[in-house]
Amino acid sequence: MVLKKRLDYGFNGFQVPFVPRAPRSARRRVLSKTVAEDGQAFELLASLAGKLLQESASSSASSNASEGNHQPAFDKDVVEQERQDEVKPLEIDCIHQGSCAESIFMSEVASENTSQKPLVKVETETVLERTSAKKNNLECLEKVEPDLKSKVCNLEDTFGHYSSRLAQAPTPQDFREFRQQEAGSLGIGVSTLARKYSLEDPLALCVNPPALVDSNSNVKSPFCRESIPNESFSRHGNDSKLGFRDDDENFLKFNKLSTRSKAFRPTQRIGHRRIRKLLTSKYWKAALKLKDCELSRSDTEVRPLHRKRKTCHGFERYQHDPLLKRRKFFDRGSVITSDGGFSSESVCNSPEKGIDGGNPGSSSKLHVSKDSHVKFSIKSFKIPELYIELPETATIGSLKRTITESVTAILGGGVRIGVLLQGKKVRDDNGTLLQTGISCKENLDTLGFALEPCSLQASPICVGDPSSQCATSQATRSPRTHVPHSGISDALNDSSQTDSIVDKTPDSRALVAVPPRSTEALAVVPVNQKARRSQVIQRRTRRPFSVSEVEALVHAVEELGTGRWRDVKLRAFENSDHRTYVDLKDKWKTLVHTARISPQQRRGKPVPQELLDRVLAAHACWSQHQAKQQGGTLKITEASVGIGRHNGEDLQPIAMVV
DNA sequence: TTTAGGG
DNA sequence: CCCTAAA
Repeated sequence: MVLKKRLDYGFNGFQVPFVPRAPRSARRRVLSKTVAEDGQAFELLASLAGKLLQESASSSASSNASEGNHQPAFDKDVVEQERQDEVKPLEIDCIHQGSCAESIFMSEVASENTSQKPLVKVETETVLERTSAKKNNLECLEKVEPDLKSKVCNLEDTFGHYSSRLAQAPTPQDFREFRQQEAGSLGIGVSTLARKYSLEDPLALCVNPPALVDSNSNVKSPFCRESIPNESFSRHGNDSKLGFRDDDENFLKFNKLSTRSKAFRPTQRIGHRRIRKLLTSKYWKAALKLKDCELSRSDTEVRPLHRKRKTCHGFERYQHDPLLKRRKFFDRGSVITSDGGFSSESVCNSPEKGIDGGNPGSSSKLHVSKDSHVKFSIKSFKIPELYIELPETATIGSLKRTITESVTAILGGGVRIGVLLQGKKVRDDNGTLLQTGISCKENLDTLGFALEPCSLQASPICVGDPSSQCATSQATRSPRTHVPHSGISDALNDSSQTDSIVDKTPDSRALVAVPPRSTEALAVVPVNQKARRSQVIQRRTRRPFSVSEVEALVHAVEELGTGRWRDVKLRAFENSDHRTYVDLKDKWKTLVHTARISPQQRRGKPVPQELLDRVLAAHACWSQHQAKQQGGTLKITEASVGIGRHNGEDLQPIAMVV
């Protein structure tokens, strides 16, 4: 194909080939993605998680009022310390929200001075709940540190300017010049102009820009404190700015293997992270208490899945869908629970004593009713241990984030339910309860359930009956259902959820809890998993373009035109893995639209009028350009001859129509 | 895979 | 942002 392209561009000058497109045929409107069948235990878990989110969200609302007053288990000093000297503005996790932090403690943090990377063992007791506190970091920040946020914004702007200066972004006058040249029909290509504004040494941006090293500022770039592979840095500075938002992203960026679109698929990311997480998971222990009345409650609105454009749709989905699924789940009558409480308190305070001691599984009760139905009361699930390795210099925030990612990675990868009877795993999925001995009250206290990672990497057992195995894959069946709010899904999307499971470093301990699958399972599982894996695709988190990003985009389009999004991507967003060329194209589309409507009609964070003007100018210019091309005769300016792909990527061929 | 457009 | 026809 390279050859073909070369022909396209090389022959007959460097004209951009115009390819008339056939009219888009009417597309089949296929109902996309059948909603997964219900049933399976994971739905139960998912619904519980959703419940946790709800509870936690509401409780956080109240706790927000007294900012900084509730930091139950976390050492306040530590937290304060972090806030003071380690501030990563948008990552200040809402420590005031929820009680998630309560159960997270570090046991071995400062144990070895010599160890550069102390092993942090994390009790994951309520780690599920942790997900809730990550909600909308921005909003959270706003509440907690309003000043800080404004500082960040200022920094962004400052930095944006700085970077644009570095990049010698054309001013509106410059682009007018560009247009005049074209309008003048003098045959002067824009190549020279393009060359003039071609980006300078990208490394320049890695040097601490003034704003970042301002000693008076609380905000420091976490990246400039360390040696950073310079070449990875963006040329446009927009990424630098993004670095403020999400250092995970940058960690990825600096270590990424691929810059291509493939990397955009979260599930395909096997990241090489700076933070190595060791997940030596046994079981997940999530204290859960189920309740009939809760599960069948109808006072909560249940909405069908539909896309909500605004207002943190992710969270909303997450809020509602578990209920939906929960209902489906129980409508099927797969599981009957006995009475029990289900609330955030019951979850948090569930003592769990004695469970860790002997019974490896969850605590559960078992009732046998007269009609030979076995009722389960699942108080808790055992959650596998998480081993997380972080450098000493890692922040508490990053620790939390890491834990969150680990947990969500496992959740995202799928969770199975393990059944343990008398401490032994029950592997025969085909056996009946009666046969297994779960129907006798004698086994009351020895029955346990465990959450087990069920990702592909975790080599799940999944023995036997396909319908009952891998309940976990429910997570993958209705992907959007279980995507939490933006914060968490950020972690999901951006920080290679899989690498916490698959850590290929030698000293890592992979998930070892789950024994290798039986041969019997081998024949069955792959098919099912493959089928289900296709539905694991999640909607990406919405990530509004920053001003500097828009600037970069406009700049690139001014140079490259509106039909070469891949080049735009490569040039201006190469280091922004989360921006695909489709994204850029889409953004341009909306920019054009935004520029055309009146300012009053515009929503979202305002784009500087100057940029919008440039958008319109460039769009008009290139549209005209295309139209002329379409017209037929095309002349290539002398300026563009010889500058083409043959000479590399830096300067793209720009053909001028006269 | 990339482009182009509709949703 | 997603989806997808077409190239």
